[in-house]
Amino acid sequence: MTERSPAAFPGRLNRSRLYEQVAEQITAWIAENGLRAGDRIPPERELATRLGVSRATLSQALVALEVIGVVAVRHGDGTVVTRAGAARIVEAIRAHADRLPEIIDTRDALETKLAALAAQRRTDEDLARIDAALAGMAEDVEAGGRGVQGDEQFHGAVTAAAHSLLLARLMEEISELIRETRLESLSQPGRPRASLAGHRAVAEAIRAGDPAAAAAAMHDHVAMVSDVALLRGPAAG
Amino acid sequence: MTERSPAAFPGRLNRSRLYEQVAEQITAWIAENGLRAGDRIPPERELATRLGVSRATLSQALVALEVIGVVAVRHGDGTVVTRAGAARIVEAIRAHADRLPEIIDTRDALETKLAALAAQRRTDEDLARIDAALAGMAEDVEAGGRGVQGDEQFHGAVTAAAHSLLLARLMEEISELIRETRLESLSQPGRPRASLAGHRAVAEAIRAGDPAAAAAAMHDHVAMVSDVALLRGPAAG
DNA sequence: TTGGGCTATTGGCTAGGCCACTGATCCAGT
DNA sequence: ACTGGATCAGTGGCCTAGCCAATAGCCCAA
Repeated sequence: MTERSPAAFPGRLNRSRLYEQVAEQITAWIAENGLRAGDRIPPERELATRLGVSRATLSQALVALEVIGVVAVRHGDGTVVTRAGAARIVEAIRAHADRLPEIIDTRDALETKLAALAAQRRTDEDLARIDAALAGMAEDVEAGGRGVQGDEQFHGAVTAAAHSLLLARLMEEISELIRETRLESLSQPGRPRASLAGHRAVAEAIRAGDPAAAAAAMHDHVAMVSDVALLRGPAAG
Repeated sequence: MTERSPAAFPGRLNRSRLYEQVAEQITAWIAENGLRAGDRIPPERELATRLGVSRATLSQALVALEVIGVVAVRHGDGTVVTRAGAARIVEAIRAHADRLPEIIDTRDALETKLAALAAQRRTDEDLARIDAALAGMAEDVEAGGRGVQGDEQFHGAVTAAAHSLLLARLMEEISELIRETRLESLSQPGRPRASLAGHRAVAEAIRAGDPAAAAAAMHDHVAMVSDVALLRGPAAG
């Protein structure tokens, strides 16, 4: 029943809960059988029996899948798939060797627009938060750090300043992927300082309320990260 | 027990599940009591009793809150708050009446980039699919239709031609929201024909392999849709 | 002081059951 | 033939009751 990696000493305990495993099995099952949006999955009682768990646990798994938008549970009718791929695409991209370009493209799309909107909509509080992130990163970089946290705060502050819930949500969606690239990028020698300069350019354009300049500055900034990323994976093809 | 708005005839049924209400009450409780990350919430048995629900339902609510990152449930220890604020974004978007501008912003961000990438990467098959969508929409419009389906196919073909899984996934994420605006937009007199012209401009730029022109054409196209959408919500600031 | 074991507390999960909702079917009345 | 209401099987929603498992604090012996 309970299965545990035996000698997996380093790293935290596996400690996954049953409903998580069940949810994963369900998404896997959906993928294997090629179910599309609108297709029905088996009734709870049958599915619970087949997976060897109680209906309560299965129900937890369905709640989890419902919250992340993979299925819709309809009282008296059944449970249907809403977004077949949703959960797995992020994984798929992570597994993909040359995933960096995709992330760069997406960042460019979202953050360029975010910067332009921020330039139009930022309040004084937004600006203060951006400056604070900038200051924190500067301090960290001066002290020889990589400014990872400040970098993240800066982009978060710009996102907030754009006052677009939808774009913010999409940024959050890919935030985990970005975080990985950020770490690698800022580990390049001299990179934190260059990144900080890029941030300052973006911040000034936002302060001036110039959308085009903000977009251009953010585009350059993302492109710089892109250059760094390309150095790293010549093997990918 | 079950509570229902009595004379709330117009609008859809309330149809919320118990765990959702419970989750909301918990987040509200967290906010009211000013709990910060790391603070503990009452044990399940007590909380269930206090809220008047079974432990199973409470457990579903905690799963939901765990999935969206509000709490962390620790076996044998208790449940602690992780991110006090974050829960409400998706709800907020859905509930927000004037979400149209957000959708426009997001489409502009994603589709402009998609068009540019499509101009760089499109294969002949991609181009054929784009042309087919264009032809289908033209035929429909000539026959007096609104070309809704062709419009959707066109944007789908452009998305595919960009060959970016991540961007495609984000487009899918907002596809439902877009679909609503599309219907309204294409219902405006003369709009289908104008939209078709916009599509043709995008397609030609993609055919020519000119990213900047493709991006500009797509931007104009989205802006045109934006103008239409603005007609509908003069109350929006 | 240290180490091991006990125990209360707390979440994890199961079993079984009843209720509410949905959709299809059937039947009576028009 | 068609409409409308009643019925019924299938499905999810929720509950009660209970045992298992993990954690943390405590006490006691070495």
